[in-house]
Amino acid sequence: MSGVAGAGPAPHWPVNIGQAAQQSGVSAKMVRHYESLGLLARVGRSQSGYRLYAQADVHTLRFIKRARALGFSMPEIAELAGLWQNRRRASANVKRVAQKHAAELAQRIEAMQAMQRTLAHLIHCCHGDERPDCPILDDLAGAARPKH
Amino acid sequence: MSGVAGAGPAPHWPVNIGQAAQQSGVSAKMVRHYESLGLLARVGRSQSGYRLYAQADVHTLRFIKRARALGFSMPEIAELAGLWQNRRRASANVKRVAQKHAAELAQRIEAMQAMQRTLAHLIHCCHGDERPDCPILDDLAGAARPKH
DNA sequence: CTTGACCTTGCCACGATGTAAAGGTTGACA
DNA sequence: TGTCAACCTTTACATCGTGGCAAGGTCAAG
Repeated sequence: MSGVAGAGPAPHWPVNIGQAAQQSGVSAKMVRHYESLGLLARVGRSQSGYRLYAQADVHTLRFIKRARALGFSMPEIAELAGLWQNRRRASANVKRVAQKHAAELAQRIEAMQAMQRTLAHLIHCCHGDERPDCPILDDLAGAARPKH
Repeated sequence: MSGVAGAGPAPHWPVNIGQAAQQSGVSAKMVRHYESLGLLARVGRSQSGYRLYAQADVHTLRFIKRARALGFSMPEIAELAGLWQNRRRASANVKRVAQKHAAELAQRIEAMQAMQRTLAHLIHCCHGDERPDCPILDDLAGAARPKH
């Protein structure tokens, strides 16, 4: 593999949405969606109305895809993409966005870990045989017994 | 507090949806939603069409709320509620549902932690000043430089 | 009778993505 | 030239759990 998703026989630019999707690893559907959100600048059109993508557009798509993989929301990505294309940006702004996202991520992770701790405890306490007695159900039902 | 959400002056049963919502901590909207999903058995109705809730229904609502707080999906909760009300259940079935959920939870946590590790690294590398150079944007743009 | 709090049903919204429908375009091949 | 498959277009709907709003019925207190 030469590194990027589906980077087959390099086509000639500009390309249709299918090629742009394949080159960037983003589905055609989402390419249109990102455009409608203003995340991707208005692309050109062929005489028949087909969208035409330059290499820079595909780079932007890859940028978006990578940012999504890191869990950034669409508004955050819009901001990051704006900073990306602004040569006078201050890296502090980028860092701030990333830190805020990381903090939110940490919070969600913590919440899920709390769930999992409780679950693990309950699972551990349940013998899991053919009898009906089940501390898991007891907990859900609000028995709220102290941890044995 | 006497232990349960909003357990004010104990009303006389059966109660309207507003009381049921208050007693269980579930919003009236969601109470109706759970009913439409078949999660909550068909409740009685007054002459004028108001839903009437017995204490057992409020218990079920609390059960659902607690299960949601542990991250179970609605279908999973439906299954758990079914087992809860089945006196001949085998606790093994309950345990199986809980274990499956815990495994999915673990997977999601891991994915988010992977995101956060990458983010933390990038944030650490970004000096965050007024200059435009930014390893965070470089990474998103696909520069994919080896970790310093 | 009026007023205000409550209840009813039904629809729209979020976020990010997928699927499907119904139709136009393009290019290859017979 | 006709035809066909592969591509493109837009539009609409589904997910999941929750909130909100609107238009209308009901109830209890004044």
